[in-house]
Amino acid sequence: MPENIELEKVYDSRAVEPEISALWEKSVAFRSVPDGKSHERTFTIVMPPPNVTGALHLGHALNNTLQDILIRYHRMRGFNTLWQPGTDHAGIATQAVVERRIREQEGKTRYELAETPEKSREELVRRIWQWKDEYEQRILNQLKLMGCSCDWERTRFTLDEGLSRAVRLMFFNLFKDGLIFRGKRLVNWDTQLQTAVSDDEVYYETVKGKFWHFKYPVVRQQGNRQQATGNGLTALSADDPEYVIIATTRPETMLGDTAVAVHPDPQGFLDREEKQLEETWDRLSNQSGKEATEIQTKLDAIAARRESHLPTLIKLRDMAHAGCKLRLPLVEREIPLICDEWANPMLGSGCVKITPAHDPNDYEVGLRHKLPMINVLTPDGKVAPIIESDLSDAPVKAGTNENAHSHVYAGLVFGTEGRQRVVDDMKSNDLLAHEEDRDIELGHSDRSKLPIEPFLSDQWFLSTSGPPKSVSHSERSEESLALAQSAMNTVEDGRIQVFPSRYAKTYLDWLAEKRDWCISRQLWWGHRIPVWHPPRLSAVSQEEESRLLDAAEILLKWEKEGKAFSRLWRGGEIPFKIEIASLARALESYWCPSPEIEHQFDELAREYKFSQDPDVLDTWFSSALWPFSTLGWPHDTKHLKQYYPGSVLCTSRDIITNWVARMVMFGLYASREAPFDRVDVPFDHVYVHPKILDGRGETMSKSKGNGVDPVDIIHTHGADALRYTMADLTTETQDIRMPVEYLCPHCGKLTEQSGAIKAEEQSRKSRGQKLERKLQPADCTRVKCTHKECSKEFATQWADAETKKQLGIGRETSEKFEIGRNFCNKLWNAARFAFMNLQEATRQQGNEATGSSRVHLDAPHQLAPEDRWILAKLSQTIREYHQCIAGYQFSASVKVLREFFWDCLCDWYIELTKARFTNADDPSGSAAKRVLTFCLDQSLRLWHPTIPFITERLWTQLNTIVPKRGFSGLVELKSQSMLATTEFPPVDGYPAFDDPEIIAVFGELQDATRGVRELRNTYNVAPRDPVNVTVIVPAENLSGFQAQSHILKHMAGIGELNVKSSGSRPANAASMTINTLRIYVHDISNDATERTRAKKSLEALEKQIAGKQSKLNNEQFIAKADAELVAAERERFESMLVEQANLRAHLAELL
RNA sequence: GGGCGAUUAGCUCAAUUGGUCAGAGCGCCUGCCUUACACGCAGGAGGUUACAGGUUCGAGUCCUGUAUCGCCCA
Repeated sequence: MPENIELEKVYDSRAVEPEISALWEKSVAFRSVPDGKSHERTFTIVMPPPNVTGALHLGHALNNTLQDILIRYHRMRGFNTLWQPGTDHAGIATQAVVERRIREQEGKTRYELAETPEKSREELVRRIWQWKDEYEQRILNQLKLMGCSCDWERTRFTLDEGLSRAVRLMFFNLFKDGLIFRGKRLVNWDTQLQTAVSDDEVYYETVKGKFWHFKYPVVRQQGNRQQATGNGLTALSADDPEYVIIATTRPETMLGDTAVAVHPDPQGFLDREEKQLEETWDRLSNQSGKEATEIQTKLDAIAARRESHLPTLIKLRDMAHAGCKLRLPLVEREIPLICDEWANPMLGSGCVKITPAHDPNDYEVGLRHKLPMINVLTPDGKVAPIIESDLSDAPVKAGTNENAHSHVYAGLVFGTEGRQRVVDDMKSNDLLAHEEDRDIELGHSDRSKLPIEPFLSDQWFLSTSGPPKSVSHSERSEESLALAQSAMNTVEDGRIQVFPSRYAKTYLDWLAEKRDWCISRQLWWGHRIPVWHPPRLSAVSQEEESRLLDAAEILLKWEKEGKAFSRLWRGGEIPFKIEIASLARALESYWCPSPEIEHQFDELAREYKFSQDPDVLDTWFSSALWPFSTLGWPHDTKHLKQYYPGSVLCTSRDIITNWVARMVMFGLYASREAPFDRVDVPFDHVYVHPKILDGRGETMSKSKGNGVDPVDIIHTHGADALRYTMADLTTETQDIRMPVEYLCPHCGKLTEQSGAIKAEEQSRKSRGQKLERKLQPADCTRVKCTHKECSKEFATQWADAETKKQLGIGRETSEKFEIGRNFCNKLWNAARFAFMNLQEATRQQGNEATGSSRVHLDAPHQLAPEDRWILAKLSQTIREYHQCIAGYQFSASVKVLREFFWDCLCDWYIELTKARFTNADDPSGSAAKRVLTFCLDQSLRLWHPTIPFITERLWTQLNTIVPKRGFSGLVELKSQSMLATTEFPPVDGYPAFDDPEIIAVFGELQDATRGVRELRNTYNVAPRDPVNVTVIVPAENLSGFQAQSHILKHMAGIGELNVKSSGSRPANAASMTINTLRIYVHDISNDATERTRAKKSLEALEKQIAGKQSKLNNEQFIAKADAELVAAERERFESMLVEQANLRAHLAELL
């Protein structure tokens, strides 16, 4: 950079950022180099890997800005640092977007991509890799544009070979230890994607539906009755009801009904409900309010029920006890009437149909009563031919044990055709009692937007509470296998600290449930579950069977050597591991090979036609390994040694459970073995930052499509402005609401995004389109500029390439980033001012002279008061900043630095030094330059972690103009050519500069200055016109004030300044009393105005005095409050009295 | 239903363990293109800290209840 070129007048981020990025890249300053430094001097952050579903939004910008601040701060403090970057494959989310695109563009499902299912799978995966390559690139580029100082050479992806190997090994170890088992669970099934989706991928929406009331005939067979009496139960009588009526919103599921339930104590239930309502009534203060009406309505309903339903329900309850059976219509299956508390006597008929395989509540009932679970849904959302299975039987599969009656329905679309057909048939059989309209809360898949079907299927689970007793497991201790408990301990005993601390509760509460973790996903994109099973013996020829026995022998040998482990095929609900007693049993099992014999096993599997489990692992499985798999685990690498455990994990609160807890469980589990040398947590701190919300208060997310691209902000405001604003908004308790606007590419004006969405909703309605859900930004692909004179359309980021080209892109932005941009400009210009003056000095005195420390300083007292003041402020600021960062208080950290730089350095110090610079005779000018240079140097260092680009750029310039800085003899500064690796200001600040006295004195001068300014403004004195001022100071302060009065004179635009210990009001002077000072600004006011003003001030002051006096007269206060506080209050009171006397004297002059 | 949090200036948010007159940014009003910066400077207006009780010498802060909103879990 040419050294004498003046900086541009306005900071241009677009010119500076690429240049600085190149500088960093060239220097490889962010590369991690293990040097054996202790854990205390090593600082590691593993980036929560953004997923490759889409580009980053502002939530990621926040997350990564904060991480970068921390990593840069520690790097400058001399820590050995590693910021480990990478991306995550995000199984379901990524597969869903790619599948959706294929469907939209080619009209194909994932099964139709090639001739065979296996080839289709390969093809889909190939296409997702393409998607991944594109987005990974884009994401990494976004991070780089934001200035993230990651070790880019170590970038990882969760499906990388090394990380996949880590997954295989982890799975094997857990399998070996008996923690992984197979079980049956009711899952949320997405019939389009044909996979289970997690609870948090389901959203609920109210839809219009119906309540159908069906009649199920009671079976009246003689045999049945006798059997019942034979068991000692009451015989059924002739007046028993002929039908039991049940109500359902989902008639098609009745094909899978295996019972009807009635409450075991309907009378007791109603009594309890009534009592509770009456108690609430009694507690109610206003017994005529809205709430009271509601209670009354409920009480009435209970009374009505007693009459209309109770007798029948009691009778049905007795019938249930007697073993009564019902005939399930259409399928003609006998099902029991059972007693269960799930049946609510207040709802419907009081009886409820039980479909264990299709409803979570019914499932629980099914488990309690050991009911058969009949699956009537095919994975692709059709009615299945019915088979009956129960929990003791392994995979639920359609196709065997078919019921002839179900054939009519098989193949119909479940919720629509199937439903219609069932209702029609019930009607024609005269079994439909009646139907009513009803609003239903229906779960929808966030991925496909279709209704979720509860679906009973086989899944792999990880036990977090340790292996069950029935399992013989490895030599590991019980404690080490209780994953959840060990993870809880780390937070409870402080090995992991959570910031803010309240989030520790979220973590602990979730882990305390010790739920089994379902780790299988019916997807094609991800780590395929490393489990195989041999062909079923029943399905192979005799010849093949004898061949398979050879395979079995090899398997058993491997097991003996600890290279492969098995679980029995029909594992069922309870996990267990058996001693292999025979070759046949080896062939009836699932096998998990150690990665060590991966290739041999593959060969064996191929040769003997073993099938690999088709499912993939939950993405969080590989994410949970991220803190050490990225460091090379299971290999014993230098990186793993030095950088594990990480220092802090920065994340937002919604994944404390999904991710943080699992990382801790896996970290502890894995570190019990080599290559680790001790059991360790994956990170010392967990810092939970706020979430970025859109204009409607909803979390920004990739799948919602309400994300704002940080690159848009970088484009309009600059990366530093983005970062500054992010840090500034990061407080401890509040989420960040970020309404955005589109920047019109035609006229450059802004159009509100929420307005654009409303307009689009209106337009769709007027076109007669029905809105199922409220629109998201992603639904607006083209937007019309709201400024009348423009009114042109432009494309949003969601539009296709053609539209974008045609209309131009409206980037998203928010005025909030102006905070950051404005600051950057201020910093830039303050530096520009400094450089101009320092450069002038260089020119006059020659490079050599300025290049060294000319001012030798033994003590700060040799400096002017303002010099001492700004240095004292600087020292204080440095300490405060360190404290903020240590407590993850980012907003406060920005505030502290901003106050120093803008309010102290710019508004006061630089303004003051102008006088010293312009006066060539002033010998203090060179000291001022040195102080200013020092402050600028320190400010750039302090600001660098937050706004790295601009500070790095200015640093280069500073180095050119004043290569050597500091005060020889007092404070020596070490600096590097690159700011990013330059020493950070010390944790304790600069004690040599600390000076509480000067801070107090300067504060008084500031008050006086503000007083004069206020008077000038009140009386409309033009800023350029000098005023003459008299200041009356107490005699004891006179000389001190006089020595510093140049500050007041210069800062308040004073022509003539008289400082006296006594004197009366000059003619027509406006006046003001500040503490012990009285200020007169000559010739701008008159007596009447002054009288009014003075009276008003006196009144206000006396009010305060009265308050203070009563406080000090209060004996309790004197006795109980801190002595220091009382003294301070007294002092304050005294000074108020002085001020009062002052003001009174002044008023007397005016009378 | 359980848990966590929020409610402070027109808006977005601060206020360290209870302790001066509750602060900042944006916006607003007045005046300034003062040779670093109008992305700026000087000054100003604006708050019964959601509501009702309580503890305390003293409450935005602690406790109880009410209202509204948000998030997490079931």
